[in-house]
Amino acid sequence: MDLRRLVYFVAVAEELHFGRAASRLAIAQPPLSRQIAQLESDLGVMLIDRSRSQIRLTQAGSVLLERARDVLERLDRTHREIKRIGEGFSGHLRVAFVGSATYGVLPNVIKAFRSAYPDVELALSAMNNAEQKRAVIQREIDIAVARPSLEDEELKSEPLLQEPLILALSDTSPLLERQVTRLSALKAETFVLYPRKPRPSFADHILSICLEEGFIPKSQVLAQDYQTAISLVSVGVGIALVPKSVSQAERPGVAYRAYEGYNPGTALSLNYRRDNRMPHLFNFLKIAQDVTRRQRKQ
Amino acid sequence: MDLRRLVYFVAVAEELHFGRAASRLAIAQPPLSRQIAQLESDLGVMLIDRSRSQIRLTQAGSVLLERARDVLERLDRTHREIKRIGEGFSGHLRVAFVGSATYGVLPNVIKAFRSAYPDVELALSAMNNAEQKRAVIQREIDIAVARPSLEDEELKSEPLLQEPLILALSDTSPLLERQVTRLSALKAETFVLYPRKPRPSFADHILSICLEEGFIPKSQVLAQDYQTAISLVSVGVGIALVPKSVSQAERPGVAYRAYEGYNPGTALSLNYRRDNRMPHLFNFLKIAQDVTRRQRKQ
DNA sequence: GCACGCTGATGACGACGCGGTATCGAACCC
DNA sequence: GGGTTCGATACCGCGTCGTCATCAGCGTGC
Repeated sequence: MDLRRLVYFVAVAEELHFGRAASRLAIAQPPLSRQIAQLESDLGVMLIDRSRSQIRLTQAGSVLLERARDVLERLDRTHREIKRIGEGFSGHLRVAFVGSATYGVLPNVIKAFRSAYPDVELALSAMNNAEQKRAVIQREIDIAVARPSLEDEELKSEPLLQEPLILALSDTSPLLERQVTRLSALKAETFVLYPRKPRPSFADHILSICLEEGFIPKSQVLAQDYQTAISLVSVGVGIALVPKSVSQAERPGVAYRAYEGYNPGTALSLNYRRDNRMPHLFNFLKIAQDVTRRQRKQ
Repeated sequence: MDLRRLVYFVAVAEELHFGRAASRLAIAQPPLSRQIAQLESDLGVMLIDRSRSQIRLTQAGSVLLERARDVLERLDRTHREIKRIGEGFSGHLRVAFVGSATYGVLPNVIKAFRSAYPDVELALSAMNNAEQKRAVIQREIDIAVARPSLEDEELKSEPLLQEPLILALSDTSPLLERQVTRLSALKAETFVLYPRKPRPSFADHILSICLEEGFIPKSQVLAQDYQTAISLVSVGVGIALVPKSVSQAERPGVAYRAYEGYNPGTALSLNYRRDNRMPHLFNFLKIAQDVTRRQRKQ
């Protein structure tokens, strides 16, 4: 059952006239007659009663008309559906992010993407870098928002945001009285650090900064993430270095201060498989660029 | 979106391997690659991710696979459905019959047709000859079971059953004492007759028999149909000539007797449009022939 | 009542597209 | 790094589609 023949048949069945149907189909009448005859012999069934000058459908023809219309309409809808997916306006996109990305630009990127592509189902999940790397390579996710980035032959990485580090202090700390604090002046303080593994970790990053400033924190406490670190700071356990965006979420008992000294900052990046060509991905990257560019201007 | 390409695509999507899909489709691999590429360019969408040796479906491809399977299955079902209708195993058939046909072979024909073609919806309706003729010509019904037959250029008529006439008497009638009654001996009786129109009517038929026997009933009473006639006979209004099959439905107060004399009988016929080629019709005619042939043997 | 017109079927021909074989190019594997 | 596997490309022959021309049957009208 060729599709062309089905279209032809519907035209004839609707017009009940070969000539008119042919001109509607923008072909001549002979091929139309032949195609219908071919369809009938393929099916082994008469579809059109030609015994009179005014042709009419047989029972089989009537049923086929219904079915054919249904199928053709389904194909048409499918065509549009597929096209929308192919353009990235529909379908789904799986994004994973490190917990600390929830403060800064990421929510704005998500919001912007949602409003630009409301029909794309966004599957968001929090993962640490190691999980992200595994998941993105295994194609379980499409985009990994990592800090600072994922390094792998299979992956590509694009910077999302570069931000300075900032000092988090207890709001009862006497250090608050100074306008500006030199980092090396804090060598005696207790530092809240982060898990060492997997390497290179954010803990390594902090320690390398301290080293650059000429000291190693004597007293160290471990926190799983920034939230926990801030909690520890709020109860007076010690001080912490955090990305500046973390300070956006205010917390009782915690004050933030810029510091003087080496501040390489920290970066958020978008990571994805090199061979991932899905349009949703490129659309997301574009939106992310737009949002960060706009945000940087402000 | 060509149907062949859809089939090809489903094969590739299921095998995830062009070579295997090609051999499953019993074609060579190059044309398959080209058809898939063609489908993709028709839709303007990548359906298959060929970036690795192990190919995989894109989102659009996955959705198309589902939709294509659905459409192909619908077409397959439609094919079978249409074929069954074309062979007369499914669909519907509209039959009209004169009231007096409900006694004789017709119920058996209907039963036989029902059991041979259980999926054909039979639309049965009672009509007099005039209504039948109009309805069958206008294609409102497919078969008219008429008595004796419908005459028209557009119609064909086949005998269904030829049956003798029989005398219906009150069971208190003194006529019952004789073994056989000569029709002409009844010239003084009151005859229950039938509507004169439309001509030629069954009333004319009865009167022509009487005329053949050399008399015209002096006393006549009219009944709309055989049922009414029998009712009138049962209450002693008069006597009636009815088709033999009518006597199958026994009725208190009525007795039946054969008579001596001219008995041309009466015929039931199957009538249909000459140009009606629907298989259901021919199947019905065949069943009717079988049933009457079998019944006649008994 | 016969001729004309309308409508669908049939015949002949050119063009496009499909499938076949041969071959290429890239990725993967040892 | 050479061999193997797999999809893409090049080129060719044939089938099928669409076109024009024409036929055949039915209905209609003067």
